[in-house]
Amino acid sequence: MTEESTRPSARRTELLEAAYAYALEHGLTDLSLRPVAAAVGSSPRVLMFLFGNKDGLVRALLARARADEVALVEPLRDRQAEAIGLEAAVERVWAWLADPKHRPLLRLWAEAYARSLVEPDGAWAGFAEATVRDWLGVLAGCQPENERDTADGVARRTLALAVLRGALLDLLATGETERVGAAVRGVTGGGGCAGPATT
Amino acid sequence: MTEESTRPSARRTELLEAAYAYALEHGLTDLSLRPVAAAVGSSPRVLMFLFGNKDGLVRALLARARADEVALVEPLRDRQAEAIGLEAAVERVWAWLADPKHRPLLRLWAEAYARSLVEPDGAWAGFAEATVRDWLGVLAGCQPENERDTADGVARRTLALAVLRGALLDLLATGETERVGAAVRGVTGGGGCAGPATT
DNA sequence: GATCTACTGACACAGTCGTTTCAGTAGACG
DNA sequence: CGTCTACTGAAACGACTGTGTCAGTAGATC
Repeated sequence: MTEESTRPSARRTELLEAAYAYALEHGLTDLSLRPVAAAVGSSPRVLMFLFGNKDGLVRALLARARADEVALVEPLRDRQAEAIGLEAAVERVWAWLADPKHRPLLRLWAEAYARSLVEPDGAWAGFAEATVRDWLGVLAGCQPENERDTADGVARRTLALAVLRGALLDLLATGETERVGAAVRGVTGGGGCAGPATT
Repeated sequence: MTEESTRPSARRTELLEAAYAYALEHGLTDLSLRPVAAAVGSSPRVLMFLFGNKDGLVRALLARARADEVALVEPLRDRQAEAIGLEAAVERVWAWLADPKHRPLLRLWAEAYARSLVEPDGAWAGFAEATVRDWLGVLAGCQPENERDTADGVARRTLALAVLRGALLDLLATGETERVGAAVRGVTGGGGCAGPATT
């Protein structure tokens, strides 16, 4: 049997987990097989065998990162999600995004997002657009049903997503949790009418 | 004289301009001297001579990209900027961001931003944080003076920046100008109270 | 003409990249 | 025992990387 496609196996997931930890620290952009192989206690030969390709490894790492995202999304999807409302959903998601524990993952996310914008082929293909669709879907599930399909409803959740991501970009660059958090809180109902208003 | 630091010269800016056009198309991440030299009709030797370094070239390209940004910022800074107000400023900036002509530049911006988050040393150092400060400063200049220094004022312009950047990320990934534009318009006063509200 | 500056071409260096080839080893199963 | 599967080590391939070395050339200035 040729070693073409990736295969699920105990050893594979074990090495993937170790490589994921490495990627969270060093990023995905200039990832190369020899260093990661050394870091996970293996060899380039084995990575090629288990993942078929360097692209295969990167794809697996992206999928692994996505699994961490799903762990966040799940509690919003389940239960009576529509009872939550967009505001509460934004607040919950922001609490997760602002947690310093999740910063490496979010840096990785930003890296993958930007990369997939610049180089729309290869392992990164469609990553950015896929996450937009994902999150818009989740946020839609938090809206009341009568709003969900209106043009206004679409605009509202698009805006909610934009606020979360823009705030995330700010936080990742400056680390100023309070200032950015106050901005997000301001849009979720911190005090009356939201948005940047004129006086 | 040693060829250590970069030098201003006619030939240098000429090649920089050509390299900038190349970078807008191909991105900065996997930029390498030989391809860009071939694209601009030169040689790696000359690029080394004029920019001292590959890092020097990248730094020059980032600075060049920033010059394009300044061209946007300038009209907001000049004149009676404080008379504009945050809402109007957001609308103006968004019109610029949404212009398909500027998309290559904005992709480049996203790339540089993410990269500087992952690899805070080298040519990319501080790029992300610097742009946050820049823009917050510009937006502060658009706020009325009595609001500018209040905690609420800081939160408002932080939010405005977040909306713009989050919307930009969405737009770059999906290209859906209408949906994203409607979201931004919703926060600037498109219709009553902004922000994602519950019903 | 001599000299100096700005720029350039050709080429080599050492290193890293992804990938391949060949040759294994350990364990399960017949 | 033999055989099959899963995994691994060592070494090499050609391509590409940033950078350095040496030798130029065109034009201005004295």
